[in-house]
Amino acid sequence: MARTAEESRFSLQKDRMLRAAARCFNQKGFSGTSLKDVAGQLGLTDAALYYYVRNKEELVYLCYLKAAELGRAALETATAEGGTALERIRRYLHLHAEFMLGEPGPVAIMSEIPSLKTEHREEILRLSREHSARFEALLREGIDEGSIAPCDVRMTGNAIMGALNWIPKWHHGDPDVARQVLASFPDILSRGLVPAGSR
Amino acid sequence: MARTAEESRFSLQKDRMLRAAARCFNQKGFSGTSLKDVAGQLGLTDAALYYYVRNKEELVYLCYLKAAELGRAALETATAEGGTALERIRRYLHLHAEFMLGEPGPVAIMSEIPSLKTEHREEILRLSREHSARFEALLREGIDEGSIAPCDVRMTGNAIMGALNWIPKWHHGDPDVARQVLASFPDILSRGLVPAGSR
DNA sequence: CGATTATTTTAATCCGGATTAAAATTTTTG
DNA sequence: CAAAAATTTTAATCCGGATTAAAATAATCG
Repeated sequence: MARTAEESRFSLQKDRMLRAAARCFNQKGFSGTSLKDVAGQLGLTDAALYYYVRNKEELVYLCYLKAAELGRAALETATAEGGTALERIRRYLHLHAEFMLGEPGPVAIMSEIPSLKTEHREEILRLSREHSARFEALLREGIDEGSIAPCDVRMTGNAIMGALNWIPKWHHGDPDVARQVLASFPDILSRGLVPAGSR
Repeated sequence: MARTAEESRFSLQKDRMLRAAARCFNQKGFSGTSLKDVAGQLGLTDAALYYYVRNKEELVYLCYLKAAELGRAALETATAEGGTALERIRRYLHLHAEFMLGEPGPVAIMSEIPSLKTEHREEILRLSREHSARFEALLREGIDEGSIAPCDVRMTGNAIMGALNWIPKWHHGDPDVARQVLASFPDILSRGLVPAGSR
């Protein structure tokens, strides 16, 4: 039996749905997008969405979950290859910027976290904290090995994350701009980390 | 007649209202806050808000307008005193962070811009662009005078703004953290700007 | 104080979008 | 192909929160 095929048909549609939702939430804001808007992009009726998702809240939640996962994956990929902590961070900056420039990026702003149901909200916040913690650990590692200048890792992490996460606010899909971002952000965000001596 | 007194009574209430609204939008998200929530904080009925504002859209708009104005004022104050461009930028970083840590800051995220009416949306976006432009001009000035290392001013400005504007996302009112931010952000965000020679 | 203006409340209305249930259609499977 | 499962639609319902109008209360002024 085509178990995998069935599975994937459902999952693929669901994924299309999430991407459509992310696009809408970004363009029109959360309160500004109706389920009809999202369904429209898929050539479906609003009611059809309920086959994939319990309600609108779950739709946002899944978008946020996916954004969190993509961020996590970027950090993991960047650190997997080795090199100094500074080098790994620079790879991460590039990967994360890349993801923020893409489709689901905008939803990463996660402005509607407060209106998620408690359980979902806590999960998203937990994932977010875990991500920050991993990044800060990487900074600490760099400081220990000397590839990064001593600093307040918490605050430095927050600053860098902010710069990355803010990208969707001013990037509106122009591929030229996207290229500029990828070319400049790793430098901009890591230059301040380099110890005074090793310039 | 006590024209000024009347004026100020109205304005003061209106200002209280905006602060209450900002607090709500931040804590509960835009779609999550009803006019009743905002009115409740003021000991009023929801209908009373309509004496001060045409509708909910105008309420958000005014919050955004105020946030934009505070940002503008921070930059103006910081640049008024003179010094090298780098020094002025560092003063600005401190002032802007200070404002982001305060009451109306959180609304500065401005996630509901898409659902503003065209006229309001365009005004807010214009103010935002003007602010960026002024900051970039300051960067350019620093590069010319040599207090700042050559860089892509557009991207550098975006990165710094992002780091600042993201503050409300992770700052939740703890005054200790606020102190840490003010102590570290100007350094963190300006260290990367300093030319390699003048460390 | 009486009158006028400012502010707020009460009590409806209104409305769009979320949600649901049942029916119709399409796809899969044996 | 027929039956079963999966997917989507149609057609209501439902509901909370925005908005409004008129009335009530409070403040101010001459």
